[in-house]
Amino acid sequence: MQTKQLMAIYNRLYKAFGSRNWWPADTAEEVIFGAILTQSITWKNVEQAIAALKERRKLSFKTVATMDGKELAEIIRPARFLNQKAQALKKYADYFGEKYGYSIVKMKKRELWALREELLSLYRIGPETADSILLYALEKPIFVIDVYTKRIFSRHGFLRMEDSYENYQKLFMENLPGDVRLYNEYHALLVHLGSWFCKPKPLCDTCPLRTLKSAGK
DNA sequence: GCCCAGGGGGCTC
DNA sequence: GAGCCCCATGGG
Repeated sequence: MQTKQLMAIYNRLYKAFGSRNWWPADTAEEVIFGAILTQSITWKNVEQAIAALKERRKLSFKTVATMDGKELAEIIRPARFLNQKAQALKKYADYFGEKYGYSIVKMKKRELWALREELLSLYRIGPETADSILLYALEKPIFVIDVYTKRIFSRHGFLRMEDSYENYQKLFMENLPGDVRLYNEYHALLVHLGSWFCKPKPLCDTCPLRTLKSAGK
């Protein structure tokens, strides 16, 4: 039952917005930088921070590992919470170097849930950041939940806003096939919808989902 | 000047 | 486990 509803929403969003071509990055490493930097800020700020790193040729975890934390923080200043995010990038760089020799290929060989546990143990990598890295950088079949997903699916009656990350993730993963392409596109479409229509003050009168029946239940 | 953005950690009870 | 505060930039 919920499978049908979830696919109906997906199809409607895809029809309205088309493929989002996520994640907006040139390399897997750049995806991971972005996943950490985007915590609680808009993508425009992340773009500025990524551009500043690129300009200085610092967009590499091997480089970040040996950098001074203060210098790194200054470069990523537009990304807000700069000191915490600089430390998060450095901690990730240490882990990535020690455990995988800075090799995405090696890292991808590890099993999804074992990898997720590793990521969650790192400083300032919580469920959303870990899952973004797993799905968009390592191409593992895991569904990313964010505040937009919660807003959209609570307003349509699937779960409550205050329900846990895990419950939202189960809603998708237990009712959809474990398909990397589908999970990639679905989350990207939800972010697109969320950032235009499903703000705290929603624009429901022009939302592509406005004529859908509520999930009720 | 105000509000808010693609989180997560640390603390209290 | 819930409820709060902290972090501290930039765009609308």
